[in-house]
Amino acid sequence: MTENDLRLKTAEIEKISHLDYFNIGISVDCVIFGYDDKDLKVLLIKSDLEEFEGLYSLLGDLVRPDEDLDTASYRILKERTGLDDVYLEQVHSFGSLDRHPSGRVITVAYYSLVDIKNHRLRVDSNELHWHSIQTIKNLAFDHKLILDTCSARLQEQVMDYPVIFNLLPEKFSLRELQELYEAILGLELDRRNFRKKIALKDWLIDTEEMEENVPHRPGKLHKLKSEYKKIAVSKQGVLNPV
Amino acid sequence: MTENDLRLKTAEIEKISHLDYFNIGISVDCVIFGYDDKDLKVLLIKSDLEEFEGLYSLLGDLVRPDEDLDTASYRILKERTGLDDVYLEQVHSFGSLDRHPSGRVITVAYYSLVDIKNHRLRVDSNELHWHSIQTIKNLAFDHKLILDTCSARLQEQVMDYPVIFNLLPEKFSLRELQELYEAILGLELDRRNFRKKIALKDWLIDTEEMEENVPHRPGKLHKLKSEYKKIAVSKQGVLNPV
DNA sequence: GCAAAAGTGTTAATCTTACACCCATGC
DNA sequence: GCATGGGTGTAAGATTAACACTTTTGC
Repeated sequence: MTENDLRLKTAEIEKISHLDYFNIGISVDCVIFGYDDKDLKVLLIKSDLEEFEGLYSLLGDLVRPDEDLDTASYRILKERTGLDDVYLEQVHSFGSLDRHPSGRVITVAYYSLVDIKNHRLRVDSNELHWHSIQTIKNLAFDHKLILDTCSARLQEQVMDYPVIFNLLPEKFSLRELQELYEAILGLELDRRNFRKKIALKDWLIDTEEMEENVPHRPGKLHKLKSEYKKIAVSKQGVLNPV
Repeated sequence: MTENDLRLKTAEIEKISHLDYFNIGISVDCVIFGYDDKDLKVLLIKSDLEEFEGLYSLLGDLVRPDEDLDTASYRILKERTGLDDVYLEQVHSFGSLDRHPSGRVITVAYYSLVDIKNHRLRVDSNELHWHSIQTIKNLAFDHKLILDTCSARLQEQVMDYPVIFNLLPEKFSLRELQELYEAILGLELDRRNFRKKIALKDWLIDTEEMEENVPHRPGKLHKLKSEYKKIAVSKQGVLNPV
């Protein structure tokens, strides 16, 4: 069930009928970022609303009466990607009167970082597809605005917090990491300065392994120190300062 | 009408009855910061809920079906303080299942910066009072968490964006400005370095006036350049980068 | 004249940027 | 042996931090 689909099951309506003076819908929308082919991508679904014929939208759903916001976005992510150990962070809420053609729906936007190559990820089914951030001109609802807001937030956080490792496989080379930074920041980085800066942050462990199957000299593989993994998402368990 | 008061007028229920499958309440809460007596303060009201006997809460209200989130928080601010030209910024949304004792209410938190001394501000009536941030141990609902989240956001923004001038009268001395920074950041700053840094940002105009009625050598009065005033609040009109 | 804050520069330390060469591997 | 990226250090420039004395005013 997506934000596009406003029906709620009868049982759920019963359970919350004592609150019938509450009449604004609330949803979460997830900007699910992935990284592949040296390109930052976002997971989109074809909109099934007439109003948005031919447009794609973010993955979202109404918040259920018995789940909190973080739980709702985790649920969407789990349902859509099969992953349940991903990075998720609330970014901003959007509540324009006309943002949803079927009625008043306020949405809380999250961004999420997943490893596209992760074998547990089942995406090809459904109508889900990864889209290059660069090429996205227009989305259903106000989802382009939401995407841009989340992209900006990601850019702000990327140099200060060890978040983007969630976009990479567990072990990666420094070249891969640098290319990812470049894709997110939209600029080229000096290799020596980049490596110095990363070394200074002390986020990584040098595994003793080397890249394989590269058509050039293989680089060392690194991984994120375990204390930086799975940084908490909610304000109850606030983002780790590093 | 505050978040504490969940009743909606009948006319409003009628208008939105076609959305009766939406059953979660949505409110906004405003962390209204002020500055007085070298101390950062927040505007609170005594909670009228039994559950929170003796506790204070932030100013908030349910979002009306015909207003967007920014409008709702402006309305609350206007109603409560009489001011309508204040700085307002959305910070985070909170949606724990048990955060409101009367039912499911998700709230969008804003912070706001106002000049306490502004003569238009009528606060003494009602049960509104300014409380020193330092001394607040516990608030109704999850409002202490909301306050802490907004204080942290304010701290993050204060050195990068010209926001805190909204806490000061139009004309102020550099000493007053430095004391305000110190109150927000919770640390002492070197006067010479502070003045150098502020000069570098080029936010201020040197009025030709001097402080009056100070028991020491008067300082020059400065004011914020007009292009930095009233920085926009919503994601539709995003925060000015400076 | 004393108390209080205004106003103002220099130096050292740190961080950031720019930049070039040899090395290991696959083909 | 050639193409590709791996791996490494240094010097100049920019930013930040530490620090003290003279001046102006109110009382």
